[in-house]
Order: sequence, then structure tokens, then C-alpha cells
Amino acid sequence: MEGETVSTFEDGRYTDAMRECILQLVTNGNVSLKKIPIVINAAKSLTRKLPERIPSIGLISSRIMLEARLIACKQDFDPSSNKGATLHQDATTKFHQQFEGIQDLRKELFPAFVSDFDALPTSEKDQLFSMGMFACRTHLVINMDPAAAKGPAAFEEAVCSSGANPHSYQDNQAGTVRLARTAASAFTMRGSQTAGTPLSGTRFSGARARRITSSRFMDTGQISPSITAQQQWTKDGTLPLPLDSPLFPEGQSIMTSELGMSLLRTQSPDLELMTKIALKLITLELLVLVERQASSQLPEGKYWNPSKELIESTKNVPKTNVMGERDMTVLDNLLRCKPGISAHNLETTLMWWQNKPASYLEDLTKPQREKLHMEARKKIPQMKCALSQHRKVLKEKVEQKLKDKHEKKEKQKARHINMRLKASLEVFSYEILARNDGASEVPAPTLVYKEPEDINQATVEKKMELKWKLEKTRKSRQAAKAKERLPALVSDPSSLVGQRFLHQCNEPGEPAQWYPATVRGIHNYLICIPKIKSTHHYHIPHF
DNA sequence: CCAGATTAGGCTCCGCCCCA
DNA sequence: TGGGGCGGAGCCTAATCTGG
Repeated sequence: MEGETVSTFEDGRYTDAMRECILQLVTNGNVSLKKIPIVINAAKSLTRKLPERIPSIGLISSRIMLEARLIACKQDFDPSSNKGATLHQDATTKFHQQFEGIQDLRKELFPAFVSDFDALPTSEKDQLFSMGMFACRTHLVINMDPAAAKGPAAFEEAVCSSGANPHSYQDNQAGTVRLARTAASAFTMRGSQTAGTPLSGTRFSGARARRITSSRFMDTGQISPSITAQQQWTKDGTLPLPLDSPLFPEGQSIMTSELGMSLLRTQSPDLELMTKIALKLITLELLVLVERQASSQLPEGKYWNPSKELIESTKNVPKTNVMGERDMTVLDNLLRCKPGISAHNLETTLMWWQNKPASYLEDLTKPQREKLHMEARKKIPQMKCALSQHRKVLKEKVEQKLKDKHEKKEKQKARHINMRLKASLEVFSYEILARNDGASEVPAPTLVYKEPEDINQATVEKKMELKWKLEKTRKSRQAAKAKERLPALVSDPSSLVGQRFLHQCNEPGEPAQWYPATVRGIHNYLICIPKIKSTHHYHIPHF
């Protein structure tokens, strides 16, 4: 009887509508493949209709899901689509290793799906592959953690006579950081060593310094002063962080909390001195970091003044890694629902869940939609081939990793046995075993500070090291910039006028030295520098 | 004949539960 | 705490069916 069943199977295959329905159930509805018939039958009470046929599990997992992936990638590729069309990634890691698989797969998929991919100009190919590779804005904040951990490590090295805090573990982590982490996991609900609250109110100088820098940077970041306040500040030349900074509106000043103020209260001369040393080292580490970031974001940097094309081609790139992090939760939940799901189907489900290719399909015209389904079906053999290749590579990688891990473990075990053997031999040599009575406990390690002048010297050395590092990165940035600008300067020397540069010259018999100078004018391609009397060595200007 | 679909069987992985 | 059994979910492959 007409109206009892819905046609789902035509011309020897399932209709596109049926395919989309199944995909929505699997990806957004979280329905397991086996339970799809149950869900569809349950809907009968509302629709009073049943589909004439429902695809088998095998068909869904081996074909329809692959088609779904191609459709999702097509959406990702389609510049006219504005429906969250990008692959997500965790952009807080510098080299995006977490989702390396997806990036690799992307490279395999574009050639498989984009018609005449090989014919595309190289620049366009590169653009396709490089999209979404931008650094997350939170990089700076995230990277402050390791930088702020390096500071205390250098500090402890500088002040402890043993060269390390004897209360820390035998790893490279500073005792201060270890303490803060342990406290964070102890004092918070479901405490996490990395995400817990920062340690507060401690009398330890390293931790105090860490907390002070944390207040200054993190609290400042949270207040976000108004544009007018920022503009005013750039003109009046005051320091950015004093308590009464014009940057922050009344009542929003940083460091006014009880905790913040207590950190600045003078306690003991020793603690003051130690805190200052630690603060200097930490802030130097942070300066290295901030300069690195600023070099790409300020004028002359590659992200300053991006071209129109770049803005256009990247408008769908996520501005934060929130999506990527949320994907982790989704992945976690999905794995509980579908423990056996394959990595590629997991990724497909994720893309359908987050990018909503279903609504992308709905916005297409009927012929476009049919064409897309047909193209996806046509590409299945190629897809299967690419996926099995990818799977093979991944499997090899995993096996190699396991092998390495096993070898490392074996090595550790051997070392451990050796150490114990050595220790027991020593024990025998001292005949301690014979003396069992009244044996005193091993004394706890004590923290012995270096002599004041040694601390001073060690601190100066550490600071010099960091300053040298800063100088080195500055120099290499300058060199890179100079190299980059050289061709333009050679072709148009007059553009040099007004530029400052370093000039190396020497009096006869004296060692050469660098002097800053400014280009006043260009005559016959000869760079003229006023006020130079001795032999000249001309060098590529540094900017 | 062929593409698409189905089926069966073997296999893996995971969480839960029980028990020693 | 760790091992074993069980069930749920899915993957993969080969053999087979089916309709144009």
C-alpha cells in the first residue's frame, strides 16, 4: 500500500537521502551501526512509514563512511563554503604533532579528490597544504610555562652549593616548580599538576618570584585595557606595570588582591635578595620569549600587515585552539561509545559532527548535491588504497615506537640492577651489614647556599648567558632581514636613504669596530657615510 | 559483465564484573 | 590488584548475490 514504505533503494544502490540519513545517525546521533535499524524502526510510530531497505553494517563502515569523509573534505576545500570549513588541530604545539596524521592524510586526500590536482601550480598546492598552519595566539601564554620553569632552574643552580635543589627529584625540574605542581594537585579538586591553581603564599623565593611574574603577566592579560587607554599609554611613556598604571581603569589595577599585595610585602633581607635574583632570571627568560613573538607580530614581522589574499584564504582558520581541545573531549566520548572504531572513521565522525557537512549539502542545489555524492562514490577505490597505505605507515610507526620503548625499558632495568649491585658491594665494603643495632637513619639532604659572592657571580653568569642568547637571536633576525631585503636595496639603492646601519671601520693599526651610522644620500651607487676619516670597510647594512 | 550490496566468520579492543 | 570471562562495537576479507 502506497505510504507504508519509503523508497530508499533505487537503480541498484541506496539513495543519497538514505546515505545522508544514515550518516547523520552515525555521526551526529551517536547511533552504533548495529542499532541503526532499531532507531529507524522506532521512528515509525511518528512517520507511520518504514524504509524499504536499510544498508548493512559492512556497507556503512566500508563505503558510506568513506564517502562521508570525501564530502567533508570537499566542504573543507570549497572556498564558497563558510560552514566552519577547516580541519581542526591543536595549534598550541609548535609543530602540530598531535594531528600529524590528519595533516598527512590531508596531503593524500587533496590529490585524490581535487580533479587535476597535479596540474595546479605549485604555489596553489603549497597554499592548500599550508593552510591552517598558523601559530595559535595562546602560544605566547602557553610557552611562558616552560620559560618560567627555566628561570627557577637557573636560579637554583646559581644559589645552591650542590648546583641543584637537594629537595627536588632527580630530574631537570626545578624544586620550585615541582613544589608548585605538587601543591596544585594537592589543593584542588581532582587536582592536576599542570592545570591546578598556582601555589600561593609560600615563603620560598623561587615560588614567590614565579607567582609575582604570574600575577603581572596573567592578571594583566585578563584585564585587557581599553584602546583609548592603550593609545594614551603609548604617548605618555610611563612603564606598563606599576600599580597606578594609566593602562588600567580605576579599581582594575593589577596586584591589588590580598595575595598580590602580600607577595610584595618585605619579609626578610635574604628572601628579598633571593626573590630579586629569581625575578631577574625569570623575566629574562620571558623576554627571550616575548621578543621572539614580537618579531613576527610587529612591523617588519611576517604577520604584520598580511596581504588581502592571505586574509581571505585564512578567514576560516580557527582563531583559538578551543575547537581542537574540544575535539579531544568529543574523541574521548566517542571512543567510549564506539571502542572499536578505526582512526579514519573517527576523524570522519568528528568532521561531520563539527563542520556540519550535512547542512553544507542542504545548501547546495539538487544537481550539485547529486554530483557531489556521485564523485564521492567514484573515488572510493582510490580512497581505500590511500587509507590502507596510511594505515600501514602508522602501524609501522607504532611498532617502531613500541620497540624503542621496550629497548629503553630494558636499558633502564640493566642500569638499575648495576646500581643496586654497586650499592650492595659498597655496603659490604663498609661492613655496615654487621652493625644492625642503633643504625641511624639516613639524614635528609640539606640545602646549603653558596657564599654570597659566589651567588653573585653565578647569577651574573646566568644573566650573561641569557643576554647572550637574546643578542644572538636578535642578530640572527637582523641577518635574516638584511638578506631578505638585499635584492630590493640593490635594485633601488635610493631606498637606503634615511636608513640606519652598522658600519665597521678602524684607525690604521687599530682593531676594527662597529659604529652606527645613517645613510644621507646615494651618489653613483656609492654609499656615502659622513664623518668617517679612516680606511673604510663596507658591509651589508643591518636593520 | 560489473558495480554495488550482503553475509559469514574471524579477529581486535574496550569496559564491566567476578574472583582469588 | 590483576587475570579471566563476557558482551558490545567495529574492522576486514572472501564469497556470493543482484539488477542494470
